Amino acid sequence: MSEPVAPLHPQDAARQTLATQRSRQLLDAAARLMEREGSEAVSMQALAAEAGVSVGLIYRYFGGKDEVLLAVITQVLDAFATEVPAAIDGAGDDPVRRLAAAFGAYCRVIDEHRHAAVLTYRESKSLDAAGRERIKQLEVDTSQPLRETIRAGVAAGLLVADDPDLVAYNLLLLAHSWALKHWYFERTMDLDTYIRAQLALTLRATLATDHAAAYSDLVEP
Amino acid sequence: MSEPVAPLHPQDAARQTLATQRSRQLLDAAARLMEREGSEAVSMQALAAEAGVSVGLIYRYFGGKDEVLLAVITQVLDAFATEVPAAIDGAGDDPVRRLAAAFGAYCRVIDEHRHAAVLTYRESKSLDAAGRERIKQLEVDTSQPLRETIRAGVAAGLLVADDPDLVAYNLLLLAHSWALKHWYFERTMDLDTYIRAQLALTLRATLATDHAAAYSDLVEP
Amino acid sequence: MSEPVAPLHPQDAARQTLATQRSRQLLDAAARLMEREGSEAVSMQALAAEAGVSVGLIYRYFGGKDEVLLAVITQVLDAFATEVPAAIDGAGDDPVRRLAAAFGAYCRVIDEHRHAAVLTYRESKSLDAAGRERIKQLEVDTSQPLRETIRAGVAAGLLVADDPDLVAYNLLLLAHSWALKHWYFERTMDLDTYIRAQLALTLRATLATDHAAAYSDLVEP
Amino acid sequence: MSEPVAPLHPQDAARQTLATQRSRQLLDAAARLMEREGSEAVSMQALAAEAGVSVGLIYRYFGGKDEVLLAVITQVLDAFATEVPAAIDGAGDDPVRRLAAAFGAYCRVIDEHRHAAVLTYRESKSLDAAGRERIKQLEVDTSQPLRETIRAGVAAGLLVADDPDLVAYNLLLLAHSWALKHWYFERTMDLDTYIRAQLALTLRATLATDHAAAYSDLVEP
DNA sequence: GATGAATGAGGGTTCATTCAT
DNA sequence: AATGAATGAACCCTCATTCAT
Repeated sequence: MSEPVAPLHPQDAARQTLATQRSRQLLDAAARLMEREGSEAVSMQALAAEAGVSVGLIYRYFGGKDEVLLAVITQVLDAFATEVPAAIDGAGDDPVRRLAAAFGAYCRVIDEHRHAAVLTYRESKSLDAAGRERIKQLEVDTSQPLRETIRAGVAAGLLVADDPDLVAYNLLLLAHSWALKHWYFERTMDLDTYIRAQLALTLRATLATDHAAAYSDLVEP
Repeated sequence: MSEPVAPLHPQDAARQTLATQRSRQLLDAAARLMEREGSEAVSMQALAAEAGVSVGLIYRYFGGKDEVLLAVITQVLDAFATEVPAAIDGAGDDPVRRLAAAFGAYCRVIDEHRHAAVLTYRESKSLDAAGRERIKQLEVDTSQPLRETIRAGVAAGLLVADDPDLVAYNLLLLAHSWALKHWYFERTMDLDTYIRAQLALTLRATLATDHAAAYSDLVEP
Repeated sequence: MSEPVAPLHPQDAARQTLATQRSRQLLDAAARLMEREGSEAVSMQALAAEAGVSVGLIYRYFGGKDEVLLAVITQVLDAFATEVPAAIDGAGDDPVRRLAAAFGAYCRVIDEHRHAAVLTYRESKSLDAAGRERIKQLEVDTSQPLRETIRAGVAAGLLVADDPDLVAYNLLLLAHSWALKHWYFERTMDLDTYIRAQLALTLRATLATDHAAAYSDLVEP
Repeated sequence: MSEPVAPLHPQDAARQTLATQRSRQLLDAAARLMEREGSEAVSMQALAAEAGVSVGLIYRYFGGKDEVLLAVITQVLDAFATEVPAAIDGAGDDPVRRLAAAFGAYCRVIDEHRHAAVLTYRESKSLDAAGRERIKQLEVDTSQPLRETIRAGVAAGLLVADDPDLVAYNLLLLAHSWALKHWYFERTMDLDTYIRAQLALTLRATLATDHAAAYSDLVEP
């Protein structure tokens, strides 16, 4: 998460760079592989082949398969941590507009990492208890911006929600669902339609009656 | 569907009984195993050990691992097919009340088969394309009662929904989420709270303004 | 081989009869099974199903799978022991005609037990050393009539053969080959053609020049 | 067939060499195993143990058990394709001498791969339909040189045969029989005796009367 | 005598991981 | 740093054999 401190030796810097490059190379390969063959096709040998490196090399940069998987998942969660706040900040001051931007960003990140996103729901064999806990924690962290935006909306009297955290978590679930149930939704919608429709439903459930009119562009079909 | 007529040979009846018992025994064992070790620990050997039978025996009652998995999943979907219509029928004529009953039934079935429900999201490896398609189809079928109830509500002017099917599918997703994200929700709610809260949100999003008051017991906390 | 002596008790006779019936029933089933599914498809359960009895029952009449296989093979060899001498005896006094009859009978027996005949060449897993030795011995015994007929022909000056036993064994091999290489021969011949052609070749190699003319009906195409 | 050109990368050459070595090592092990335990003892684990490698390694060099079996069999058939034409070419212009050389070469190849040769008669279970067909085709191809030599003899008026192809196929069968019935023949002959005796019989059946004298060295004992 | 449910060793195969080079 | 050949535990599945009924 935090930037590494300035390295003591230039060698270390070089090594660090290489490690970062390699990680990215492998993670990209994993993404491509999952995209092409499905998320269950990621064997270490297949990953090595896809990345154009040897199997042994993967073990120089990752402790094992679970670490690779953890990294793939973390990558998505990191994308959330980056993109969602950015989207919120770029959306002005209105909490409702910020919420809309946040949900859209969420869904877009999911869409870009659709297969990786599914991984969280099937880490299975790999990933020990510690890894699982870490992912869960990260995932909850991930919903923090949504949560705060909704609370801000409630505080401003724009939104009404008995349990703002539930609303936030639901939005996160709906974003995930775009990946999990893509086979279903793709029959009738594209991503933008999905985002609009789901956001509209959530806003209908939460917009304060007095202010609803101001957001009819978000709620009307 | 119809009750079998009295069997000509008592032997056949006994065999049928045994087969049913064994199926249940194995499916129960699978459930326990998934409960205890996670849903990925269902290897045929582990299942045999858990059920207290030999590996070979499983193959007398199931064609292979896919069939076991399919049966576990089908069990849940069958429970839906039984319980949800029953709940709806027992809920009177009001579409909104029927919807509430349906969603509650959904969630309760999920809760009773929490680990099996998760399976749908991770079968991939063992199930072939045909099996996967069948499950997807069954899952969609499963949401039919919800869909119809919502449409009835819309037709009656009680509900407003641009895309009733999306609302229905969302409810199904939220029911599934009780299993998928149980680690999260259990921190703050029990099943009944979950059902009430989610239902309230959905109703807030869909109840026609004119009739909302009639269902304040469902929408208020 | 030898007829059982008169049983002391009528029960024994009945038991004996039943045992014989069951054996035949099972062996017939094995033959049908091999005919229909190939000779490698004979599992004990498949055999039981085909015979319409339980698996356990097979073990009452046979010590195990190897005994069943042994019996199937022995059945063929017994057919040789019955049919070939009969054919020879029915063919008059001329050793050459007797030889022709013998070879024809051989081939016909093989043809009737084509799949069982192949078994001898693939007894594999089952059949211990003792069983294998017994089969080999029976097979050699089986060629005795051929051997004797050829020797008689040589003694009578009708046939010329440096190694009569080799000629006899070759004929046996050619008879077997009708089963072993049926996929090849069936492209171009039926059984009678095969018998005529192979016999003609062998006679051309062995008929004494002086007497060849007398058997032109066997040698000419 | 042709020598590979100098590889661009020494690594590739080394890898190729290793692959070849491993293949040979495994195929040799298979041969030894079949020699010692019978051709049915070739399980993948037994093969690995015999070759002194791990099970997994076999799968680096062969796609599965069928491929191993196919390779063992193909090895024999390849030996035919190499040795028989060579023997024919080295035997001068006389079709009968060429035939003698061909049959001798056949039998010698069989003798060197006795246990592998038997495999063709028992593969069934492991080989799929495609593999079986391929082997049959290869086997028929294998008899082509014999067939052509005999036809040349017939064309030259040296041999008389109503069905040259049958004569050729019979010779192939007799060569195989040296392996199939080795337990029988070894009691009374060695390989050379076998070759001479079988060849003499076939020639007696096919040599044109006018030219028989010229080949008395092949026909007389 | 007869049944068939139950067993479990053994077979083919995969793949995360290691280590000599 | 990098390779990839090699390993072997674990998986799914089959089938000869047993034994309680």
